[in-house]
Amino acid sequence: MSQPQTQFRSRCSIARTLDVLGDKWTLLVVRDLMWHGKHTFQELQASEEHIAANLLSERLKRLMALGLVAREAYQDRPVRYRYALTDEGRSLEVLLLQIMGWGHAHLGGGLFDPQTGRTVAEASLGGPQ
Amino acid sequence: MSQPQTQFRSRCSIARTLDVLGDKWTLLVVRDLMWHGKHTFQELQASEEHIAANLLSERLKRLMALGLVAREAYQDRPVRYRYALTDEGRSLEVLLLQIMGWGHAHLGGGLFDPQTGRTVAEASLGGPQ
DNA sequence: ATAGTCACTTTAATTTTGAAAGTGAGTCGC
DNA sequence: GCGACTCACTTTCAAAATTAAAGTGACTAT
Repeated sequence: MSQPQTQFRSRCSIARTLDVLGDKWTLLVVRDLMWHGKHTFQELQASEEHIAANLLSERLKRLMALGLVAREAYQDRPVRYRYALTDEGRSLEVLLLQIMGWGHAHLGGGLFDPQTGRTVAEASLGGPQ
Repeated sequence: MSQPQTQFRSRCSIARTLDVLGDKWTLLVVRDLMWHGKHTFQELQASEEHIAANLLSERLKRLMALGLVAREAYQDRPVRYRYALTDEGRSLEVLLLQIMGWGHAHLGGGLFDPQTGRTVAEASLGGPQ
């Protein structure tokens, strides 16, 4: 039981990161925990993109298994949890900023400023030029 | 036919980037085009991670539709193509470097130096600590 | 008691993926 | 000319992931 449980496709760091974060939802959950003050299951589920409950549940489990997210009960009877990034989870911020920058420059998405908590540039309506 | 053909889930730049690049294979194709001198269908298919031919075909189409990759025939009868990143495609290098850095630090993957074309740090065998 | 909240889990249809085999246009060896 | 081979895909089909919706269990509020 003390063996590493995660098997990777290859030794490549990019492939390993994609094994773990390479889907359409995981980083959006991280984004909401990181910048948008969403910490309960309900808040995370209510984001703009509307992740399905089963996927959110599964993604939170994965992120917890990876040590990127931790939860604590904020209430007993019934138990309710608050999810938060760990220090390791917070290390994803640079990655998120880079992805946001690229999406802004190339796909016309909005630009959020974590310092002020405000959207600095509006998204364009269409897709890429 | 001049309408933007890509529909995004939301205005968020991160969500848009994930709409387009958020899967387990696309960025590996970009990696191979960017750094590993793989430019034919066959070379791309033969990478360490063994992408299936149908997925490679579909991913190349998507990357071309996005203007990140272009191909040119390097031979007629039969026509054979060489795929290469466009300038816009090359703009993904910083992203790739960031992802590699994170995967190295947190998942024990290898570190590749694009300047020298060499692996600077070996991957560890197991998963994350 | 009845309705509502929250954090999920279950179910079932649809979509995506993955592995393998197949296709078409040609080249090579003999 | 014939069979074997290469390359760049496409097709097929089973398995896995996603989606939307409904259901569950433990409570709280009226």
